[in-house]
Amino acid sequence: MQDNITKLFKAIADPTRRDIFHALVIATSALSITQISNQFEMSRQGVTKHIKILNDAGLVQMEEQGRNRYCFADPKPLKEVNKWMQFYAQFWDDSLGNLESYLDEKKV
Amino acid sequence: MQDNITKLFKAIADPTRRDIFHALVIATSALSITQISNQFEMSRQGVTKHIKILNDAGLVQMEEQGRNRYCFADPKPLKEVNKWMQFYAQFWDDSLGNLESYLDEKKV
DNA sequence: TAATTATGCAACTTTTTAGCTGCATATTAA
DNA sequence: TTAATATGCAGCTAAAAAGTTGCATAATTA
Repeated sequence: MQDNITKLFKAIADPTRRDIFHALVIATSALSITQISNQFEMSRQGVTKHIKILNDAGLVQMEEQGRNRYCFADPKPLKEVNKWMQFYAQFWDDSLGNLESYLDEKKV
Repeated sequence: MQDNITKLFKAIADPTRRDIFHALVIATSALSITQISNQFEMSRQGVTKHIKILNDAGLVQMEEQGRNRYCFADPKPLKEVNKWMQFYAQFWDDSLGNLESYLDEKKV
């Protein structure tokens, strides 16, 4: 199986899933599968699959109520992504220059 | 074609590509394709494909020198990913509680 | 010049992903 | 109780992704 961080990255790598996630984050209430599907020009089952992937990544949680399954966003796992990025953030501003200078030094 | 942010997310969604990117970031000099390939149990062409995807996403830059093609990491595009995440960061700590309360309010 | 090295390009296979339709089932409303 | 609604599950297709091998070519080194 894939590790959690890879699941997370893959979950947000798909534009439709980012849209679904966004819709849930800004929603003023939890939304049922059908309510979410209505916002997308895609079959309910297609949307359901995306939600399942988001759920596996921990970005969407669900609660069943009768025949409805309400979904809501949980952005917490994105902290992991943020952590991953923070390491590289230290290279954002000067890295290219540094690395290019490595190149120059290197020219064997 | 895919938009830039999707290219970026997809580029870092693959564990091998994250490893290649990481190797380039921490390298003390730019590395040739062969040098990079030697660090992975994968064919050179496989690695080349990954590098091409990283390059399309802007995360890896290259400079040709004779028969060698030196690669170096450019973490700058990750700023875009960071920007995407900052929007959701505001929901990190209390979001789940809030959304669950929405759920409670909602129960029709 | 001849051999070696670094690379790109093309073609191919396998696996994964994104999406669909159809059907069954449980819950709710008329 | 009958009809409508919300959903899950299974199976299918098509496209994208990950990886391979083989061959050609340009640059170095012996």
